[in-house]
Amino acid sequence: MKQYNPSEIEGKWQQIWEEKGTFHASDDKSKEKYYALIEFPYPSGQGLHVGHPRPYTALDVVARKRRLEGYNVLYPMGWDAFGLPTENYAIKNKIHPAKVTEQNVARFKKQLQGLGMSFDWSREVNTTDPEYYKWTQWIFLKLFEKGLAYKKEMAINWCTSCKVGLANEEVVNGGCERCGGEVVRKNKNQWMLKITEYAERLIKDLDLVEYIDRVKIQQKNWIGKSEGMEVDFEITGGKKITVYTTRPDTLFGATYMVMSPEHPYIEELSDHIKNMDALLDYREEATKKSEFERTELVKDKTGVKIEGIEATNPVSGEKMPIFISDYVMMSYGTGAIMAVPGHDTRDWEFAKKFDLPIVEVVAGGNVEEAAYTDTGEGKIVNSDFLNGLEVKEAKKKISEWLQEKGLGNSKVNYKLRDWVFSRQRYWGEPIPLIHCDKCGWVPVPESELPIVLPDVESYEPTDNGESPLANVRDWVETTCPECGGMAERETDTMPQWAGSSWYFLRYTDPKNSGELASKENLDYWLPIDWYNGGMEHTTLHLLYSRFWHKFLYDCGVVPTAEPYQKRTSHGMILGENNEKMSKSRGNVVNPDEVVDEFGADTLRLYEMFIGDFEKSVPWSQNGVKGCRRFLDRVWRLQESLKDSEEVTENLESNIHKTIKKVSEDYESMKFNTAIASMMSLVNDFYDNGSVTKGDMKVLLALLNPVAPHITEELWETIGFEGMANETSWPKYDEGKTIDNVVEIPVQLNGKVKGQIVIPVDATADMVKEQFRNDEKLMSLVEGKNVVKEIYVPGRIYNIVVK
RNA sequence: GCGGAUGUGGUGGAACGGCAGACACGCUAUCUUGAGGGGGUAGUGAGAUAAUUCUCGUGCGGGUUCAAAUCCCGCCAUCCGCACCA
Repeated sequence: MKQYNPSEIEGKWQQIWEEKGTFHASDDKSKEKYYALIEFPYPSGQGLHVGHPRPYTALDVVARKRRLEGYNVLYPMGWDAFGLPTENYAIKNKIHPAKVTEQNVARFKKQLQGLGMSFDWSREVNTTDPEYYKWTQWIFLKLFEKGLAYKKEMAINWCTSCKVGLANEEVVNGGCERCGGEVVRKNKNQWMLKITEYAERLIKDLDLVEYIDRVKIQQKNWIGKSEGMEVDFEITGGKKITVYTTRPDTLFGATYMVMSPEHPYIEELSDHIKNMDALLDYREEATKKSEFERTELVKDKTGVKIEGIEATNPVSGEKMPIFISDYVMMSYGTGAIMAVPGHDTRDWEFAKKFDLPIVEVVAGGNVEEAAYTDTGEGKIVNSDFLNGLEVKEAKKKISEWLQEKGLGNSKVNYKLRDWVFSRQRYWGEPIPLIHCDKCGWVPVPESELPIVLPDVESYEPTDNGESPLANVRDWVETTCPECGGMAERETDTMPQWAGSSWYFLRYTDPKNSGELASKENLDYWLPIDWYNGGMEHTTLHLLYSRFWHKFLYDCGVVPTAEPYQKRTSHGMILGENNEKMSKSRGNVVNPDEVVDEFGADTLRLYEMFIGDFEKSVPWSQNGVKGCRRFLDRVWRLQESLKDSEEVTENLESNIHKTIKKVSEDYESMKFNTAIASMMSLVNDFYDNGSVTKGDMKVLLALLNPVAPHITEELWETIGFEGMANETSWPKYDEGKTIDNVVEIPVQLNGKVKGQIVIPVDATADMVKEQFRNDEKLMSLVEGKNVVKEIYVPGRIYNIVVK
């Protein structure tokens, strides 16, 4: 027998699969399809990281299992290659980002191929390919056409010394990551997408799909639907301030108002306001903070009272002071709130700091100690006609009252905000619009797509914050498609999210030049049956792509309302020191090294065995060794191989149990326990002293999805017909997985005192009988008063004594 | 701060209302003509005990139950996301 030498056999099988096109999805639509998808990677300069193969192997296991079950499987791969790091690298090293991308993609691809992933490489896509982003631009034009793209002034991070817009990530402790200079919020006209128009459907349609619970919950909370009221407050000067509240029942407890520092009323009321300077100073300070910082530093509330104006509580008629404070956001609700310090924690903290009155309007707490926010119990007090009502009833009554008087209206609000779609960057899809002084924003005619990124000298943004494209005058200057007059192209590019919002559609028909994908292919392949990705993509990528999909559904382009039927999520792989792997921490493990030393099958096996798939887990080199040891043991089973095609009798029950366990565990992502049960089976094989071909055939089929190379090799060596990837998934006989006789624990007051052996379907009487015949067990209850006996069939027998 | 999650031996984990620690790693002993990450066997939660056996043990504090790692309430700690990183 030869020694197990992965470097020899893995290359061999990878080549055979490649030559035979083993994993190409078929265009034969008569077969049942299965579409498995993992998030395509950003091809970074660092190459593959051991975190990448975790989800890839997991769905590779599913894809390979499905093929053995007879499905036509699509398991594709591509590159999400636009983005900031590539652009920054290009700027620094004066290399075209396309070149950088090409190199990185080549490296990633080589690494992935060495892992034996069953990707259909004939369908590879790349978001930076003009033939691909042609369709990204096309989708944008549809959005524009339907009125879902609009321009709006938005604040961006602006480095005052580099004079560039910065990503949030590039802002470190309020300073610029590159130069340490001051970062301010600067308003810029940006393209926005109206994702909020789909907010309701994005919540509701979660009922149509099988996402793991925490993904659904996180999406719902991110969209943040709340039902409340908009209420008008009269203020000095005859104007009205409209506030949004989810607690109209507490209206009598409103003792002051707070507006966002950016609220336009501050200008509009300047005639009445006596402390404009202080307000504007405060606004400027607030401008420097991001929204995150504004909500984060919540413990120490700041604000300024607006002198000269006051509001009137519409129900009590009381006069109320008005403040500005940065804990109120212009982007949520109406940018102004009624403050009810007795029943809102933030308002309470603010009121304590500014020594404002706190009125209790819901009984049940102590509003001097803390805000009482419980809405379950407690009756309304100090509220005139609402007194004595429950919160729920009071809400209803006050809202009817306000609507009757024309003082307020029911309103549904969402925390979700529209999507800022513009980037002042080079390495992204150009936004295919032309601005004409006469005709306004005009879409580029479809026939002119793609608008290809022009070559530029430098990839840095311009001094005034425009994208580098703004410097390419002969590209910018064009004619208006509508009136033929002089016009200019939009120089903003799209965010990286654009290309990743629809890539899964392209895989179904990646070379189509006339449509983003053919109708027949979309009809056949959609929806994606199983999509796995990181939890960190739950609120952005996953939501954005659902939004685009729904939009395309409305346009009649795609056949399903939802893109993904099932969504799961993997945990991160940490360094051996339990910290996140990063270059600076020096704890990065390169999969290439693992493959060189132990083989790709060992890496795959370890990635699946390492722990609970959904949890983050530290890497362990010793753990890798253990997995290699297991594969060595599987390899050496050849030594004790018997020629029989029959399954060994002693092993039969265990083999059926293992088939069942592995089949179920692969489906529910419990890869670690699936592997543990195969390890146990192999231990049994050794204990038995020999195995038959029949035993081996089952083991190899079960193990094939995780360790495809070694199983192909053994399949061939042993002389089974065809290839391991062509066999069919083993079936088990339920009857053979059930033991006739079981040993169950006997408990005394819940503590295990012994065991009895009974037939699996024994009755309670038979168990008692058995118990009485056991002297040792009987001695436990001697002289004691038996209060109760509990027998759970096949599980436990518990005696309660006093 | 808001939203989501996690906490079990020396380590990764298993069990998810019914024998806590499956399966691995590590370690200890031992065998194999053993020389530097080879293979086999036995042991391995902690404390007591000569063994039999007993007691304690799933972040902390309460509760429900015949029975709790698992369900409920309250803490603590850690991780992820927070809209221009991907």
